Amino acid sequence: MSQNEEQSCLYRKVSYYIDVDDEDVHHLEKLEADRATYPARRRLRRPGENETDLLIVRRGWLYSTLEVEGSKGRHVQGLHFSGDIIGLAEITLLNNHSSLITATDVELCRLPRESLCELFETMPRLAALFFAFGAIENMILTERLAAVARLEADARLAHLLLQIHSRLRITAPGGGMWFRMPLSQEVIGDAIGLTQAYVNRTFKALEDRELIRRHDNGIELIDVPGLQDLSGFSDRYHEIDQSWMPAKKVL
Amino acid sequence: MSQNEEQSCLYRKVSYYIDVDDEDVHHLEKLEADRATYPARRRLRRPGENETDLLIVRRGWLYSTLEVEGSKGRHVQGLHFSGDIIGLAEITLLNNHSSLITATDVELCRLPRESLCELFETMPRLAALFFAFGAIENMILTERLAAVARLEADARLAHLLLQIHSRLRITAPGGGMWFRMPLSQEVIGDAIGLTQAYVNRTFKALEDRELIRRHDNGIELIDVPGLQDLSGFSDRYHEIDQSWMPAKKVL
DNA sequence: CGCGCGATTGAAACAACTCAACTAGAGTGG
DNA sequence: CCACTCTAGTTGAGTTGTTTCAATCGCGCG
Repeated sequence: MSQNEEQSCLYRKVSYYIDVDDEDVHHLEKLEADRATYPARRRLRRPGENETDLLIVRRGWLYSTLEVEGSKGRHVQGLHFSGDIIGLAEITLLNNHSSLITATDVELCRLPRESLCELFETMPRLAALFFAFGAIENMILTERLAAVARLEADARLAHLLLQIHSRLRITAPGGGMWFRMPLSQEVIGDAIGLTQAYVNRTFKALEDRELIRRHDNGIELIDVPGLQDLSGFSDRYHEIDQSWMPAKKVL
Repeated sequence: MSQNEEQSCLYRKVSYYIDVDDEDVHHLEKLEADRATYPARRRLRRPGENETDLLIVRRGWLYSTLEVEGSKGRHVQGLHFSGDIIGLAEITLLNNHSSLITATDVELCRLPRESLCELFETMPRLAALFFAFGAIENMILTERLAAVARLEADARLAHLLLQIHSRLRITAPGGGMWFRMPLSQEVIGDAIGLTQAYVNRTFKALEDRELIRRHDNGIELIDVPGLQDLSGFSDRYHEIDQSWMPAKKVL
């Protein structure tokens, strides 16, 4: 534990998963040194830019989009909350190919690529954890892909809501069944492959069935078992196997 | 270079991306030590099992599936070819939750989790490369998600075919426009979110438009620009940025 | 030869889309 | 404090892409 607990959301996330000692805490704080805030509804990155440093979300929501040529519109490929690391998937690219957009006011920490190099060379345990974060992102994508490919609209939306709720609880544990939802129906549709109009109808259908309720710019999950039953969602981000990770240094 | 080049497909893949020296080659060969072959159409892993070691594909095709509850059927979440590393995404799980099925006869190398630990502790450069492989897998998923969420059947299928062709060329460079396709239409449908019957119609439609041709149990890409135009696919797996990776040791 | 699996094709049903009009609410300026 | 604007959400009617279900075909294999 450290008195800086509430200052570092990466710490909150890391400590959610593994035991951290004071030395780790020290490293984590260094990684979150370069901070900045941005207002809502700003495009922070565009395709083709050379901005490929990692970003750690301290506060707020962002989403990244991919323009889909050969058809109308775009696709929302990822949602990013407090504690998330943005850019792991694009680390192999010279230029990023997606856009990054703030949904709310956000606070971000820039993590230069060189820091990642340092991580691998001198902190294998934390490097392995970053590797694990990449793997978790992968699982999230895999689940969304299965949901979009195989579920109907109501189940897809239910899946998304459960996934968001589950992910939010990692850095804000103990919260209730309500969460703020700063994404427009259009953005939600772009994330799960529906049109805005149909997202609306589907929200209404879930409300009519008393599975969720919408109020105060957010979503309240009323019947979680019902939503799970509908969507087949089960929570897999809440525990990770550390057996393969380099051990903590023995004193 | 090494005289073992043709013996190690992980080497082929790694050397496709980064410069490897003799020491690296030595390590890679050790990783591929534990080999085994399996016949086609075998389920090698099931959900809930404790088989979570990494597998490196030396030869053949496999695919992994996720049972989608709350609805009919399953989803094919990934295709695995020669040179691929299976299991990176599930490294954080105590039990795997997907099935792994051979599409053809395959030859695999088992890579125990402990080796991964060793990789992080003593070979940061290779560890970073494994990290990069995870990131590439992530990009592949992201693209498939965008395709499934936003494209129509013909474009989705075109996207899948281009993606497969592009990935196959990494370990089998210089090949032509034809490749063997050992997946049934049902499996293809499960991968891109279509029914078997509609996959068939869509294949026919692509053939009628002279974009592809089907023969000899495989696919020939006739009009690649046309397919790219239709699907918006562009190849992003063929170059990786190494600037953030630990440097080779200086002699 | 006959079995069985996968591919092909047809017809009817339906989920989701398109397009368009309308409403609600939040913010702005006079 | 009201009128104006703008964005996001709501709703309806008609259309279409995809599914469903079923029947048929083709082919490799025992």
